[in-house]
Amino acid sequence: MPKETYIPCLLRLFRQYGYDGATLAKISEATGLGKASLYHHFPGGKDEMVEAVLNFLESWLDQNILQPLGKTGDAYTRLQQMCDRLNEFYEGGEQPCLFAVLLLGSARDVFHAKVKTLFQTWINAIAQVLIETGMQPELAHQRGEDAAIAVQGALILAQGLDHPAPFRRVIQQLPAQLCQAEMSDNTPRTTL
Amino acid sequence: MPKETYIPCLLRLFRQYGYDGATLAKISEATGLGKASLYHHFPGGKDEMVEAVLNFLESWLDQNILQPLGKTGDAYTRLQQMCDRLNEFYEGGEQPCLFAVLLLGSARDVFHAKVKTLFQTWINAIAQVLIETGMQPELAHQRGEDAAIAVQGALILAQGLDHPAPFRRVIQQLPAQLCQAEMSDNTPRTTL
DNA sequence: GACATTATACCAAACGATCGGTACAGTAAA
DNA sequence: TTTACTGTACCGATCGTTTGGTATAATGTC
Repeated sequence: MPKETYIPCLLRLFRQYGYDGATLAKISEATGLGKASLYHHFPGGKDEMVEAVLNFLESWLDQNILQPLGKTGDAYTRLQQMCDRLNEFYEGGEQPCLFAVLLLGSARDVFHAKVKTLFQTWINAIAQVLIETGMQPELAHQRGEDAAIAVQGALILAQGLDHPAPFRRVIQQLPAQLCQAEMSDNTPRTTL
Repeated sequence: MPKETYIPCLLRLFRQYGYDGATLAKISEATGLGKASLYHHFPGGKDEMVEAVLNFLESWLDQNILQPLGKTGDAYTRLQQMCDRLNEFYEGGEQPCLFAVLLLGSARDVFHAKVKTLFQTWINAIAQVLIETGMQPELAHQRGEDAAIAVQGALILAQGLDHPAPFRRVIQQLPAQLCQAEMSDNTPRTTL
C-alpha cells in the first residue's frame, strides 16, 4: 500500500494523542504496520510522519479553503462554504486542531515554521475576500486573524468544556461577523 | 523550602514544554532539586505537580479575576482590569495557556475535570458582570464564552505566528466587544 | 543544659518499563 | 533475480519512579 493510505490514520492519532502521546506502538497498532514497515514508508521516523500529515493538510487547505475562497461570487457565501468545510474537518468541534496540538507540544520548534506559513496563508486568503468587498486592507487582515482566533479558541473551549456547542455557534456566526461593517463609534455599550 | 516555592517554576516548565516535554530531568535541573527530593514534596509524581500548579492557578483566578469582577462599579472598567491581569499572566501573549497545553497533551484525561470547572468559573463570572448591566443572561453567557474563545484563540495564534500582536489587540478590544449592544438586524454587512 | 527522638529536606544510585530507532532474515510480487 | 515490503528481535537512551540513606533542625525527656 502507498504511504498516503496511512495519512488519515496518522492525522487522527496525532490529533488525539499529541506528538509525544502518539507512540510508535500506538501508530503500529492503529495502522496495522510493524515498526519496520513504518520506517520503510517514513525513513525519517515520527518527524517525517508528522511532516507528511502537514503536507496533506496543506493540500487540504488549498482544495477546501483557498480555492472556494478564491472563486467569484458572494463573499458571505464563500466564507460560509469555508465554515462548512471547517465544521466537517473538526467534526463539529469534537476534534482538536493538529496545529495547536503541535504548537503546544514538546516538539513545537520542529514544525513551527510550517504551521506558521499555513496560518498566514489561511488568514491572508480570508483577508483577500474581504478586501474584494471594499473593506480596508488593514481591517480585512484583522478580520482574517479574528477568524483564525475564533476557530482556534472555540476548539480549545470545546475541548475544555467537553462540549462542541461553542465551536458550532462560532462557525455559524463567523461569516456574518467577518462581513459586518465596522462600528461607527468606538465603545458602544449597553449600560454602565 | 516549602513546596509552594517551586510552583511558579513548575508552571513555567509545564507551559513551556507541555506535560510530556517537562521531564523530571528538566524539572530537577530547573528547581535545583534532585528527583528524589521532588518526590518528597510531591509523592504523587508529575501528576501531583501539575495538580499543585492547577490549584495555584485556581487561587490566582480567584484573586486576580473573580474578585475584581465581583466588585461594584463600572462593568467596562472591571473587564478592563481583568484584561490587564490576563495580559500580565500571559506576558503579553508570549506565554501559552497551561489549560490549553494540558487539554491538547497526552495527559488530557487526567486534568480535564479540573480545567473544565476553571473554564466554567471564569466564563460564569464574566457573564454575571454583563447580566448586571442589563444584558439578557443567555447573551451574557455567550459573551463569556466569546471572551474565553478570544483569549485562547489569540494565544494559539500568537504562538503560531510567533508574534504576540494578535493577543495584544484582542486584549485591548475585548472589554468593548463584550459590553457592545447586540446587532439590530441579523446579518449587516458591507457589500455582497 | 544534655541527650534521645522525630520530622523535614535533600540526594546518589539504581529500578523496570518504554521510548524511538535499527539490523536482518524472510516473503511476495514483478 | 531483483525490488518492495514486512516480522522479529534487538539496541541504547531516557522515561517516571523507588530505594536506601544522610544531613539538619525541631521536639520531647531527663
